[in-house]
Amino acid sequence: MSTAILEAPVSQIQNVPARQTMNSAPESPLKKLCSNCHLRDLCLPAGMTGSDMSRLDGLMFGRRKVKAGQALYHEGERFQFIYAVRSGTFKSSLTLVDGREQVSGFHMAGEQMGLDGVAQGKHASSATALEDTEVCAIPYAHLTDLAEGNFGTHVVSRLMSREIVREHSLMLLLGSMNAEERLAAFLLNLSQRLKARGYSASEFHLRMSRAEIGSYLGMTLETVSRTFSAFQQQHLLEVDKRHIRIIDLDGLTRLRDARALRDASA
Amino acid sequence: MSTAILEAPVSQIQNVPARQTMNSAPESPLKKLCSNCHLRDLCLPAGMTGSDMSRLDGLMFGRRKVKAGQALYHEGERFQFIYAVRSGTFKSSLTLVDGREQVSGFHMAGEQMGLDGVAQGKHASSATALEDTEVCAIPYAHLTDLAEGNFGTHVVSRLMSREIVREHSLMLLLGSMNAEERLAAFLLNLSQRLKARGYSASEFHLRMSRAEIGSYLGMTLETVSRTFSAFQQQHLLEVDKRHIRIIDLDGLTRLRDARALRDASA
DNA sequence: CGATTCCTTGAGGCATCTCAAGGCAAGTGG
DNA sequence: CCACTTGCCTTGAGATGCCTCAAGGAATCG
Repeated sequence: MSTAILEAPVSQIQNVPARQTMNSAPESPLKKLCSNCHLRDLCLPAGMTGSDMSRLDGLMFGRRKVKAGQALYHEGERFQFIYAVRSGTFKSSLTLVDGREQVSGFHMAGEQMGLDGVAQGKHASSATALEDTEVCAIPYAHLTDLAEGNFGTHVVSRLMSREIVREHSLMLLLGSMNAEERLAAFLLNLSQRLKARGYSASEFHLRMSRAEIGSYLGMTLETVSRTFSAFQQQHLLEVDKRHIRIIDLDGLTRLRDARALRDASA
Repeated sequence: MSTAILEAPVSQIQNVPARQTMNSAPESPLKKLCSNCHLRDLCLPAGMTGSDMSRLDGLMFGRRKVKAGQALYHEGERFQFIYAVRSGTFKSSLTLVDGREQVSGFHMAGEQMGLDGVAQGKHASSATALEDTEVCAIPYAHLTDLAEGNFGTHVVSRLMSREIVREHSLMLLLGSMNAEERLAAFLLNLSQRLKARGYSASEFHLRMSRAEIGSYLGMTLETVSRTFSAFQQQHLLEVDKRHIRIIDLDGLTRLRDARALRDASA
């Protein structure tokens, strides 16, 4: 069974906030300012003015490390924090009635998780670290309490709206693309996000398994694997297990958009 | 060509707010209070306390009628309003590169549209009336300006989070259900929403075409049609064009959950 | 070293798509 | 008032893309 990791006791996973509050120094190493963060242009503070930025700094978010395979939060757990990824990669997933998991997203540095919990006050999905990670825990209540003027509103709302738009495009992918188009779209999306973070856009290491990619893209792990092989044969990629080198970015892009362009000319 | 309607000039569609401001009476028939609205338990004010409710009443949202086939807003248009459906049915859709449309949702009385516009300040999808409709136009800026305490934040955020959760379940449907399960899920969802609005849960009229259902559910219109026929043969439904009568609600529910239950026992 | 996990590849089957034809209802014009 | 068009739906037949089942290899771990 591969579920052992998912069943790690909640108490063990959630003991980190306590540790933070025990740090006596007012400016603990675990609480840092957004304005100093190397992710400030990608994360919450993106596009913020000076006054909003200092307000954000006033919140002093706590940090928390999550080891590979451990959960940051579980579906159904009480919603208190929004999390911003500092380092490493997470997956979000839902557990279906039958126990299978459906992956609903992958999250890397500067991206936020947990926004789906606002509606019900409980997390609607689980977040699991795919490698050793660090996050900022942002108390949702602080963010809303801080809604003098329209600071908090805008931060949260913009993040959420972005999430809605992201899910739109995933629906689009699931609803109207075939296996090759889906995997191409996935890889191009990864590539672009890595590039925005200063990593190579053409060569990277996948943090997730074929099964997780398949779940996310709505196909079986075998089809993911076969499609990787097909891309390799078409000289679009070099694939070695989870190491990916994009050889023909344009070709991959054309492939992703192939159906659209073909149909448009019809 | 069937696109004539979609190409109706924007200016024509958007002249209603002007009409509203020309009504001189402070309590114009086009501006009504949320607290009096027959949809108050389903719409924005759902679950609100007295003070929040009166704050909401202070906003006095304008109304606007949209005829069948006309757009309420278009993808890319400047985002100013959130809309709450008062009567009738809308579809939300994205236009793909090739001109095809991808339907991303259907909206009925008490439901909100337009939240995907917050992220970019532009609408990320279009909303088109499937029959003659009426909406409340809620200026987004008013909602956020009004964020003293945490009133506005909560309203908008809860709506958005709900939207995220809704899209989760659609992704799940698109990623892991077959044609019969998808259509069953769709019909059961409609049935439930109609019931919540005081209509019959077992007999209703579809406002959308087979093609629109297919686009929403990620299948072709032919498969939608065939699946309707199959349901009829299984004595789950009676189908006459767009008129649907659910004969066996439990059977339909079992069918929707079939895969999950089967796999769970495995 | 055996057990386990993850990945790849093959073969066959099936669900869904594609293409095509025809029916029905409503609207339109002669 | 009838012929014709148009939009929407249904159904069939054939093609195909993806899934399922199965086997085996490679890397990792205790």
